[in-house]
Amino acid sequence: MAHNNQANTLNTTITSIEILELLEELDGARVTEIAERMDAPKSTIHGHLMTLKTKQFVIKRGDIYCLGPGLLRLGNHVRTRKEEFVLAREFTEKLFEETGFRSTFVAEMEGKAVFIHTASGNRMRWAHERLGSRLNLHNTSFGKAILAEMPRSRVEQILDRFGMPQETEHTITDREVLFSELEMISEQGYAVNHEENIKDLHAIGVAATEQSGNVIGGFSITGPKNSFTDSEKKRQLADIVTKLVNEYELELSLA
Amino acid sequence: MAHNNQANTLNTTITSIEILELLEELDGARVTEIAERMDAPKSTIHGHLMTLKTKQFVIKRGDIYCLGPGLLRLGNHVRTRKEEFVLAREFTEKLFEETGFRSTFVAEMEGKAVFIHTASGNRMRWAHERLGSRLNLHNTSFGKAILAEMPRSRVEQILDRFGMPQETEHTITDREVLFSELEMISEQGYAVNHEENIKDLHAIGVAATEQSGNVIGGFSITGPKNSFTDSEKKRQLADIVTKLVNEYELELSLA
DNA sequence: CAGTCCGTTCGACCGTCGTGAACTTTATTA
DNA sequence: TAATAAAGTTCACGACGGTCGAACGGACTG
Repeated sequence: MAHNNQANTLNTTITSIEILELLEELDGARVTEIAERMDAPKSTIHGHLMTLKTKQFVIKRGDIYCLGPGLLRLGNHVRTRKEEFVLAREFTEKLFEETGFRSTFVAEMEGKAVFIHTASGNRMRWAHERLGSRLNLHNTSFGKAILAEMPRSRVEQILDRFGMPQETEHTITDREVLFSELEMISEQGYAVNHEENIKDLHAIGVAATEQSGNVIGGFSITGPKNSFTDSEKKRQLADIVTKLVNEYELELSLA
Repeated sequence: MAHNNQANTLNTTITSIEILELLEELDGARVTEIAERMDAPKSTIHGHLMTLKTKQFVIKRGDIYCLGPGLLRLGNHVRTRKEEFVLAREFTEKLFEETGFRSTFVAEMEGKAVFIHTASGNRMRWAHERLGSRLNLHNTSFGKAILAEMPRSRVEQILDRFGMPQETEHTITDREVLFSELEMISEQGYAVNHEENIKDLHAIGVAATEQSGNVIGGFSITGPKNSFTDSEKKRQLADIVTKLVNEYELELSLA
C-alpha cells in the first residue's frame, strides 16, 4: 500500500475513498480485482468493503461490489443543498428550450467549474455522465466568464494552483493574453470558447453572481464548431444567455 | 466517540462517513459544531475534514465545510453506470409527459427501492431532493409491484429484514394480506398504493424486469388522493404505465 | 472426487489514528 | 489600538485498531 500522498491525512479514509474511485472507474469489481489493483491484501479490502456496505456506499450484486445509493443521496445533496443550484436547474432547461443548444450550469468551487446541471434533450444521454466533473476555468466559456468577475489577485491564485494546461492547440496558455481577454469579456458580458477545451466544440458562457458580487457559477450553451461564427447570430445567442442569467440572478435575489 | 455499531467495521472510515452524513443533515457546518455533535475533539474532526477535502468529498467555504463535488461525481455514477438506469431516465420523462402525473423510477437494491429518476415538470423542485433515498417495498406502489415479481422466499427474507413498518393507517401490516395482494398484482400487472406510504397520496406502479426475470426496479405515477379512484381512468393510466414499461424492457433487451 | 479460485474469517503485531494541549488566526469590545 | 475571546489548526505521544498473511470454506471445473 504505502500512502505518502499528502501530509496529515487519515490513511484508512483515503483507502476507502480510493476503493470507491476504483469502483467508479471499473463500474463495479470483485474483491480480488480491487486488491490487485490497489496492491493490498484481500482481507484489507474486504474490511473496507464491509464498512462501506454498512453505510450503503457500496452494495453487493452477487460477488461484485458496486457504488451504492448512499453515495447517490449525498452526492445529490450537493445539488439540492443550495437554493442557487436548485433554481439553476429550470433555467438550464429553459436555456436549452430557447436555443436548442446543449446547456450547462456549473458551480465555481475552489477554482474549478463543477458540472451541476445539463440539458440537451433526452437523446443525448452521455451529457449526464459528467455531473460532478471538475473543469479548469481558463479554457472553458463559463470558466473565463467566471474569472472575468473575479479580482485579479484571485485569478492569479487560481492560475498558480492549477496552471493553464493546454488541452487543444487553441487553448490560451499565456497569462497576459488571458487577462486581456478577460477584460474584453468583462466589457461585453459574455465569453466565447473556440475549441480551447475540446476540439471542434464552441461555446458561449456567462457568469452568475450574487448581489454581493460573489460568483456562484455560470451558464453556457455548447455546439459544434462554427455554430457561433456568424457574428450576428452569435450576438443574438449571447443576448439570450445573458438575459437568462439576469433573470436567474433576479429571481435568486428575491428568494 | 465509541463506535460499537457493527462488528468488524473500520472505525476511521465510519467516522469520516458520519461526518459526511452530518454535513448533509446540517447543510454544511463548522469544525466546532461537528465536534460537539459527534462528541469528539476538534482535532480529530479536523483531521477527517482535511482528508475528505483532498478527495473533494468536502469543500471549504470560508470556515464552513460542505459536501463537495467528489461526492456528486461518484453519486451520479450510480445512475449512469448501468444502461438500465440511463435508459430509464427518458422513459420516466415520457411517462410524465403522457400522464401529467409525477413520475418516478426506482431501482431495487438490497430489498429497498432507491429513487433514481423523477420527472414532474420544472415547478416542483422538491421532488429532486429525494434522489438516492431508500424506501420500503411493502408500502409503495413500485415496491409492491417489485415484490410481486419475486419468489416468495425472497420476499420473506426482505420482510424479515426490514419488517413492515406502519407509515399510515392504510399501510398493510399483515403478511398474509400482503401476499394475497401480491398475487392480485401479479395477475393484473400493476400495483396501486392508496395512502399506504404518505397520507393523501395515491400511486400506480409497475415493475421492470430483465429477460431473465431479474427485477431491475419499477416505474410509478403519483397523484393526490382520489386521482385514481375512477376505476375506468385508473385502468387507462395503469395501461399507459404498463405499456411504457414493456417498451422499456424491450428496448433494454435490444441494447 | 480432486483441484483451483474466490470470498471470508481469524489472530497478532505494528503503525497510525485519536487525544489534549499548545499555537495561530480571526472576531469582538472597549 | 490593545486586550480578550473564540474558533481553526498544528503537534507529539500512547493506546487502540487497522493491516497483513495464513487458514478456512464454498463454488465451480475437469
